[in-house]
Amino acid sequence: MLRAAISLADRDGIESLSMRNLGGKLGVKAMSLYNHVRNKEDMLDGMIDVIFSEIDLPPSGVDWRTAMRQRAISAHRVLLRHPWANGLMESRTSPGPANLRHHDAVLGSLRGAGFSVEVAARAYSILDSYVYGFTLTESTLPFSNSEEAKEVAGNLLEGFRPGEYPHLAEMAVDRAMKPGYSYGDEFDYGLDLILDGILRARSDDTKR
Amino acid sequence: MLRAAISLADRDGIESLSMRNLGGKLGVKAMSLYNHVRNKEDMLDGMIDVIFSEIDLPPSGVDWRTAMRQRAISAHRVLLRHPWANGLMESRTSPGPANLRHHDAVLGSLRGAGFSVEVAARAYSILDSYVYGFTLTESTLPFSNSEEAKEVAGNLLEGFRPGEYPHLAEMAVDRAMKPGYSYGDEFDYGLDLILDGILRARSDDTKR
DNA sequence: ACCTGAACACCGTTCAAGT
DNA sequence: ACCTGAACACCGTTCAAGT
Repeated sequence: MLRAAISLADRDGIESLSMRNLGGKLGVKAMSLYNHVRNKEDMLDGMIDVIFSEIDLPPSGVDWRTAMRQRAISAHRVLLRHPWANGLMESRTSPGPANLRHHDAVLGSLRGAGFSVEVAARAYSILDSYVYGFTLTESTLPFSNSEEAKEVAGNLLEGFRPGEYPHLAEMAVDRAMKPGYSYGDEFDYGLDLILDGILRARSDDTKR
Repeated sequence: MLRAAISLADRDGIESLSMRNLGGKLGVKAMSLYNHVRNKEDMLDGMIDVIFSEIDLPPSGVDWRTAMRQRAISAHRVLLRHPWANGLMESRTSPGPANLRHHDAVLGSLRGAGFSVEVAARAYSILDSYVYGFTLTESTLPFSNSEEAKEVAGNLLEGFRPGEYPHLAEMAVDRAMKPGYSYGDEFDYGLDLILDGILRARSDDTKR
């Protein structure tokens, strides 16, 4: 049932995931679903925990930077596959086992690499903020490839008075509308910049 | 009308902002609202543009780092005031004038400080990802001060088998439950780490 | 130019009744 | 243990009719 709900949300968006709708997909009336979950909120809790289980845990046996990098890339990929989940991942009042397990493993990976509790917490917070924020923008952007960007940006630019938004125009022409441009490709750049920062924060901390 | 809709969303959450509800607050039936907006989506477009107008533009006459820092802090504060807006800021297919103006000013501030188009775009993307992602977690966290954290974390910990999530437990006891702890206070730390990274990226770029 | 009643096609959820 | 019809209190939106 959670599986069916997730694939429905993936295909049609979270706004068309209704109990009646989901019942229809499962060949059952909406009210039957209440035999399996307390209410819709409860069902969302379950769905989010499945999403957490899809994200790779940080691998062991590699340095912390590689482990954090791989985990962030995996989280990014999973969230792109389930964009509706993005805003819900950290808002569960009753987090499920996969959620807890995931957070415990990431913190454990950092602590095991010699991070203090304080710096581990901060590093995790920055990394996750970046992953969630980047993916949020990426998956709600009104275009996803340079073709669509050209279309959208072109229409916008036509409506501008000349020189009204010069820097936006420059950005559109020089980057977004260039063939082969994809906003998603920029993910790694920011991730590495942040990992560099964390490396530095860690040295400062252990030297102290 | 946009004002009324915003204050309703601020108070009761976006999920209780209905046309009937908003009509009620304005002493009018729901259908009357359609004389002022095409539909609810159109109204949300307008609301988001008001939110953009509340964020300070990067100040001029200061170095880029101070300007970016102040702008990010202002955006963070505004998004905390209107948490429902967070996920909608970058998803408007038809961005309003305040939205365009804001993005143009930020890019202009960076370009004026000597950033290349490429590095300006990346810097802006990382900063905004961080602001949106951090605020998303912050405002959906099931607790906001150390008292509530103690409550929530305490309840969670009781449900664990001993040693099941050791690093989560450590984090809860050593940080979240400590008096005076507030997740929101961590915002500046990550912001400065990212600004350091951008400073370094900029030097590499101009040296090239 | 603005407002409204009636209507349509939807929601989540409860409850008593069925197998 | 699971399913369902009927019902309740809601949605967004259209449209013809009113001032």
